[in-house]
Amino acid sequence: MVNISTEDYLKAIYQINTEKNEAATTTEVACKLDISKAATTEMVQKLSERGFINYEKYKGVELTDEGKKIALQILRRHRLWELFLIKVLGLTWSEVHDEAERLEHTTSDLLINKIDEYLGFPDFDPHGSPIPDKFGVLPEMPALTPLSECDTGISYRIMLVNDASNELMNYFTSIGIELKTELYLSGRLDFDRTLFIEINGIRHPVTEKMAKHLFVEKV
Amino acid sequence: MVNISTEDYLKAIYQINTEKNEAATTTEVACKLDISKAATTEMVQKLSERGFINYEKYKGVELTDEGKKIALQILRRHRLWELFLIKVLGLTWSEVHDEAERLEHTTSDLLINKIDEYLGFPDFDPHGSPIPDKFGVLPEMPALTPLSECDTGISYRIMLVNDASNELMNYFTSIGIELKTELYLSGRLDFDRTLFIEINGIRHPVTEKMAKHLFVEKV
DNA sequence: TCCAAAAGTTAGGTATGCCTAATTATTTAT
DNA sequence: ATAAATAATTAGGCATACCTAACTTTTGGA
Repeated sequence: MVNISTEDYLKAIYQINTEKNEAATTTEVACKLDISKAATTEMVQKLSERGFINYEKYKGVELTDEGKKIALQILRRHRLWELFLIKVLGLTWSEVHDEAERLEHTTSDLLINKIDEYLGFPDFDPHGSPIPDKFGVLPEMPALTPLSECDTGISYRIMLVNDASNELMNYFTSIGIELKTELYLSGRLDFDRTLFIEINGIRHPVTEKMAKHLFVEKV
Repeated sequence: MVNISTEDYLKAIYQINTEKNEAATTTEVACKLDISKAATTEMVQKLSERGFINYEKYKGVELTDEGKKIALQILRRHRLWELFLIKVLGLTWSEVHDEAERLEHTTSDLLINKIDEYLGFPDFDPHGSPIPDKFGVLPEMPALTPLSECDTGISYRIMLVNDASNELMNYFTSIGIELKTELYLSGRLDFDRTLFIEINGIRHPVTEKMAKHLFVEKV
């Protein structure tokens, strides 16, 4: 059994908070971290005592300012590492996630600031996610729509790919999906909302679940 | 309390084995890792069961081939990171040790091999220590003498600086000691074996304990 | 050679972070 | 409004990796 760090809890809670725009439930946190709900309850109580989150029995959790600060620090480290590994060391889109997942916990402020500087203080990581600056401030981002909610018969540009599994990233790469890729959304099945997209004139099916990971803007 | 990893135990044992050229005692390991002798005994028993070390009650420990392989992998990661941080990201001699101490545990083979390649498969780290290659093989090294055992009235070149504390590294840097620095060993006190070295014509005292960390060859 | 000091091990205990099973609270559907 | 389903918490337990204190073995000097 590998112990999950405080940082991982705060990161998970931050992500859930951000996606839902409300308190994260015990179940959601447990599910994201792949541990039992009981373990989550226990840790959530401790994190609350330590002042990182606001927790009320049965009401879910939200980050305090202090918790948010730490979560943003971790996102900063994660995203800068991903960009660095791709741009400088030549790793691939599907390789960087797991690597960054480990490095983010063992990188000092000194080092991450050097990496930031080396990269020229970038605003976005290789998946299009915004990189918090050294003060924890996120760059401005345009409002994006998940491809799953888009209208057919229109062209879009991919602006953010939600970092899910290695396998999914590889699949996206294999059909030509990268950041800034333009695609034409040609149709959608009523049956199960499978989408059809065209990239460089080639048609690919995309399941609804996949499409929820692709965030686009109109071309 | 921060848990010490298997990797840290093997690394410590490797270093003691290498320095002494015989089995590491419980006390030495405990001291190096800053834990109790009891905890060391317990862990040493487990590592022995897992086949990483040969351990006999009251007789100290030595690495098995498997244990040695892991220790060399960690040294490889540590030393490549140190070089990378200095050469690519501009960290200083005194900053890299602690950083590498953490990164060495969270770096995949894939990543460390990319770093190795980026650096052009170097043989030595910034302290002059040999870097094991991807198969765990150490490069050839000339036999070096600790400055503490050298004769006075002769010039030497620093070929290896034993990575001790941050503070010591800073002090060395401040008096002009770097890798490949040439110095003239002008004298030694009978009183406490304090040495006097000259670098760029300036004379500095060096305690015997410090001098044990400096390994040199005749110019 | 033998005894005291040093080194090493064993015993017993603690904190952490996970687990499953049982219980309690909340939500949902009729 | 209430029962059933779902969600969350509590209770009790376990493994890990540390600790201190007590005991045993080894070593080194008179």
